[in-house]
Amino acid sequence: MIRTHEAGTLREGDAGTDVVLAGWVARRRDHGGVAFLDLRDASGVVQVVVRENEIAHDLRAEFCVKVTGSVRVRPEGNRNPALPTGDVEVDAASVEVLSAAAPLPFQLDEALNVDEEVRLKYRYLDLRRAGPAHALRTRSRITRAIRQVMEEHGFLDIETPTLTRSTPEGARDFLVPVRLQPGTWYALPQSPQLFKQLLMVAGLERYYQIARCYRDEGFRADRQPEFTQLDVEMSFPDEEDVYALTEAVFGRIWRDVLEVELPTPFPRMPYEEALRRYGSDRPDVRFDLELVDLTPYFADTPFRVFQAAHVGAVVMPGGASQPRKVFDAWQEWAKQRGARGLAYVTFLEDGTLGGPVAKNLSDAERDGLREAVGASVGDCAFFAAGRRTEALALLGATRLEIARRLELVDGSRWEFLWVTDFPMFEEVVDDAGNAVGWTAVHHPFTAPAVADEADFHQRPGEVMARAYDLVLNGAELGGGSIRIHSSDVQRRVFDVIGLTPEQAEEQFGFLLEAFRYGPPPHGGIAFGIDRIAAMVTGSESIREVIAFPKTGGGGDPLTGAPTPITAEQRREAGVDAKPGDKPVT
RNA sequence: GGCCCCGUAGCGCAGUUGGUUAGCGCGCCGCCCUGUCACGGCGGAGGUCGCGGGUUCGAGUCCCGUCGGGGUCGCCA
Repeated sequence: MIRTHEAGTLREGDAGTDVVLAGWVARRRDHGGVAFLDLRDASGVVQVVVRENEIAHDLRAEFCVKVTGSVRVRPEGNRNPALPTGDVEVDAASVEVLSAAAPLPFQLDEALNVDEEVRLKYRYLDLRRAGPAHALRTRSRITRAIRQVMEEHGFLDIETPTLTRSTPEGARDFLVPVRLQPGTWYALPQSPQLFKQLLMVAGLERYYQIARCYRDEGFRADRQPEFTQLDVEMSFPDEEDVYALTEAVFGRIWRDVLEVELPTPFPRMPYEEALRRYGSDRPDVRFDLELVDLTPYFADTPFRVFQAAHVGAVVMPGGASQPRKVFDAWQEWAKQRGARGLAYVTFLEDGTLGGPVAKNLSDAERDGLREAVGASVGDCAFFAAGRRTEALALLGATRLEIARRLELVDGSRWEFLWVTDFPMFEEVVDDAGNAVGWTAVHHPFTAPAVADEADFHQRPGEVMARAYDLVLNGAELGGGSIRIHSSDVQRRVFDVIGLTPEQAEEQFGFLLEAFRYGPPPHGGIAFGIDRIAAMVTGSESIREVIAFPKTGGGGDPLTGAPTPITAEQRREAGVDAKPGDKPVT
């Protein structure tokens, strides 16, 4: 072991002691015959003074060096705010180059903005910077806190396969050809969902895993093709058990990593209420601006646009003073979201209404409108009309955009929220807008509410599921449910969503078979670790908390993955093979 | 798959209604400076303007296509 001291831990009390440091030259400056090196290791930075120039003359930024010297209090003078190690420096007796560094592709100064693709191509250099490195250290502290709580609660860390069976439900699978069985393919798991349920059948009772999951869908700031989730399942639980465990986990993370005591239990809100008040199933409750339902108000309106299944509004405080140009930009914003537009009314100082919509309303509607939407003079109201879910979704997005523009969000707040009482099924609508069947809102193993168990299949549109999502500051951190353990209930769920017994057997036969042998009541939850880490570190993208993330195209600029494979590899892997072909040996 | 934005030296950027040899900062290389810490001074190297095509006397600039990146909608049971 070369290193006997850590640069970042040296303090004034260490003055006079001899030290050996190993690390990187973060920066070099020369003045006359003296070279000043900022030496960085994982613990921090300390300045090393090299008085004999010949032992330093070849050193450049990011050389890996071993320094022998003695600690001394720095003389009076300026202080470098980049050196947080206290007022000490190391007076070097010798400097040994352990390895040289080529000129860097980008400077590692924290202050400089470097294009993300360049940073990812040289991610090993990017991670030498304090900020990116800190994100990964924080992530490690998060998973440590998670494991501590799970172990304390008696959960077993059990790994499940990552070469598994493709099921056509859900997201697209990443597929892996199988050489020894030509024409057959593994799928990478979208989640360990079915395996964790089998572990409950196995009587393990309490399972958790920090599991890698894979989904071949479009990527975003908060979506990568592979991501990590905390996957949890337990036997004989009810919702309260899941909530309590979750609150223990997040309480520990926030306490250990952020030194914040989260109030528990977390508040709860039924899905229907979230939709009605915030236009979202993951409401950001750090600010108000609640939606207003004006459907009854406009029941007899002469304005054709408002003759709709649902009319709602959201108020923008002070919004009346926005110039016409800005209102036009709002229209564009709404159109980009697939809406036809965004109707608005301004409430002017003289008590009249402004905006192109106002003149389409009846006198009575105009007179009472400001009160009906809860606006003040000088505000404006945005309206959406149409199918209820679409109108509420547009208003919910408008609400967030208003808050963003008016900077209404208090970034220091942590507003956890359980969203509960999700509907069990939702209608599948074809392109023409016709209902053509039902699909499971959560997944088809989610149990219906106890009161609905007997007859849910006769009224699928009204039934609640025993599902729950955890929301933080308007972002979904995870979700789960109490599962079905009755083959009769399961059969009726499949029937509602139009899965024939043959199809169910084909896709999930192994699970249904297992459920013939005394499955316990069970349930669980899963959380996106990447998103949690991004929230805790204040990162804009989950890429910041992943060591080697991929770009939006699914590529890795560092390794160049994915790459074409050779004709020989194609042949061996059996990419083009048919079932029954002989394997390539 | 749709829409929006970006692509000029190693990095970050400027580049006017199309017009001489494409600039600036940082970094890099050389020399100078005995306590620097955004050190400073002098000198220097470094560019297929993402790629392809078109318009034009002339394209970094305008047009078409394409590739790459970012954001977003669809999608993500």
